Amino acid sequence: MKTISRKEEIIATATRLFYEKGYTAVSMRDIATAMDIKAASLYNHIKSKQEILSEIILKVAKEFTDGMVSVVTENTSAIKKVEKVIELHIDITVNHSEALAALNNDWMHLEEEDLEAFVKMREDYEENFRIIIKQGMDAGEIKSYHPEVILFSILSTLRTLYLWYQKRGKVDVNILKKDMVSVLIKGIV
Amino acid sequence: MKTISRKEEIIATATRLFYEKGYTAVSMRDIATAMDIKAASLYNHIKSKQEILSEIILKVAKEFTDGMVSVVTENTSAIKKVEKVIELHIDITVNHSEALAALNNDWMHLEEEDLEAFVKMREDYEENFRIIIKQGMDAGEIKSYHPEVILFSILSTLRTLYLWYQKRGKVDVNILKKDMVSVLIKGIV
DNA sequence: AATTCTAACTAACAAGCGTTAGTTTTGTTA
DNA sequence: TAACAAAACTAACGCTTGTTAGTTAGAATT
Repeated sequence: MKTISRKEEIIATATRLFYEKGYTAVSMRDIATAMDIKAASLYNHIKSKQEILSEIILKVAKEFTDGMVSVVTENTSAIKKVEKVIELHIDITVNHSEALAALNNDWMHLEEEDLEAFVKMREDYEENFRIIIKQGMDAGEIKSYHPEVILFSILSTLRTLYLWYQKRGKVDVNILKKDMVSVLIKGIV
Repeated sequence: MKTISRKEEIIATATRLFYEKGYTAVSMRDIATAMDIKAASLYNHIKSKQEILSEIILKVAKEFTDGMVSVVTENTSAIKKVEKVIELHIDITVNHSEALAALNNDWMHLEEEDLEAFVKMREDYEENFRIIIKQGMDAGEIKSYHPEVILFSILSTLRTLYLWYQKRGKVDVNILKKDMVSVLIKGIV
């Protein structure tokens, strides 16, 4: 039986508060108050505020990295790979929507090795996506626009999905995947 | 001859720092140091830190609102209007890329009337975009996916354009407009 | 030459920050 | 019931925060 530890409760609470106000605007006292304890008590379970941020961000970042690696090494068409990447983002968004706020907006407040690790993961991720798009252009599956425009059009939409997935009535995941794939790949006309 | 006032210099400096680290992570002493003066001297020119944030955000928000109103009242096809909206975003991004960081990430730190005004402008903007898309669906110009998926796919890309316009070698604005319109409207296949 | 304006300065404030040390309460196991 | 571990507590630390008050130096205007 997997019970959730006190540390995980702290991280969950912090994730929600960071989502609402951002890392620097949330104090340790804010997190403690939300849990009905005193700030000092948090330190029985975590090492520092920085550790909370790094656990939130790096855990999700690893999911992206692992997912992307498994997609990029598949032996399928580029378009199929793009579809898989879209589905990967939707799955992670559905499961960790609040953590994505910290990942998108507060990664620059990571320190030293954590910051370096994150930046590297992000660059590798983008590079893998770029490779997929170029593969698709070489194969004639994808139109030859400026690859960066395609890359960031799709990636921007996927990265900010967390902002409206929550409030728009949590539409069914499979319908969402189908529509997103259509809109992002086939356009709207 | 239009010289820039000391107040405008403060806002320009703050805009750059907010872009790099976010509103709450930048102190008045940070802003002052970047201008080679003391923090207290800033208050000869501005009322509060909050005033700086609100000037940065609301000025750009008004540009979006005005631009959208002028597009939505045009007597053209829905697709043409979507094109105009894309071009509007690109123009504003090119001219105010750093201010868009505050608008996107720090609007929740606005207070009272400023916060209310911003939220209202943002909702109205989205609603106008929604109307354009529905008009396009009714006229058979735009495919009948879930309108929200189309709305936020396009809007997400446009809203985060500021993040990569800067580092990707400032590609020519007209080429950027042409490619973005193609990718966002006609898709990538 | 006297006045006003602009824009900087020093010094300080009350409040909040992340964090540590040491102690007490609570619940479980021997 | 005694011992132990988990998790809370109080109190305080040094530092940073946004901001105010009062003053001064130099430039522009009268």
